Amino acid sequence: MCDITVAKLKRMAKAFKALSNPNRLQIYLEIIDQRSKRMEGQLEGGCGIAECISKLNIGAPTVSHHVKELVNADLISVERNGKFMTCYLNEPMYNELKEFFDGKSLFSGAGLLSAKS
Amino acid sequence: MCDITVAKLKRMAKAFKALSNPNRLQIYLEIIDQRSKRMEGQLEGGCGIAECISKLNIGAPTVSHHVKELVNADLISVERNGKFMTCYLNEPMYNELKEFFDGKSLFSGAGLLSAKS
DNA sequence: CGTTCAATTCGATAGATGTCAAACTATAAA
DNA sequence: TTTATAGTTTGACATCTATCGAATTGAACG
Repeated sequence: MCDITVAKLKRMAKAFKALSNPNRLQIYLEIIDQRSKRMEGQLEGGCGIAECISKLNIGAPTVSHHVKELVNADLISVERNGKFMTCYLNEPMYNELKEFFDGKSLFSGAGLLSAKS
Repeated sequence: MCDITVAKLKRMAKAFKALSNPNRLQIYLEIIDQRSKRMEGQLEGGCGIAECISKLNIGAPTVSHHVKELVNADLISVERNGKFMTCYLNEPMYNELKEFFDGKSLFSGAGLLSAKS
């Protein structure tokens, strides 16, 4: 009846949790921002973690923790480039978030609450 | 440079936090679903809390708590109708969420991380 | 090699979260 | 007015979270 699966529900909840901390949301948005610039040829490479550390009012261990959370929620991926770590947007998950509230596919049938475990 | 304000960042983070619990997300989606049906004339009224309580595997106090969280994040509003409580979608916030990942307005300028406090 | 800079891991801690049972309030109905 | 139903409040508890400082690993460079 309803086309959201429990798996998707949990995946989305996990993504939202990862974005529920202002600092983490900011890191995520920064990564998206850098990607946009890269696509416009204004920049090469991904978003550096060092940059996040220097721009946010939190310590390196905390940034590291937040980045791990974003990776764990499949929102981004991280790659080492020599001394630096570089963050990349996970495009499929970004699209899933983008489409989550578009409604068309989500809310077409009977009640959602029957979708158990 | 960048057009996301710190206020909006916090508002969004708060909304995401409210949606970060699977049970709460399910309640929210149910409210959206009921609204859709109502708009199609298949149903009158909003979404009842009793319905959520009976369909989710959690107790009434917990549902009450979750509903309060959704209200607190401006995602829904609640109204008493006689013996029953009825939940209504907060349309502006829904639209804000919908548009948050559309990118156009969000990611047009310099880095986001300069947006402090 | 030893130093330096980038980032992670560890250990700790204050505070938040999800849940429940028990007690309570509010409304409707008998 | 008593009873039943809907929902909230309170208090408790185990777990999770965000953050930090200190110690650690990894890579580049003298």
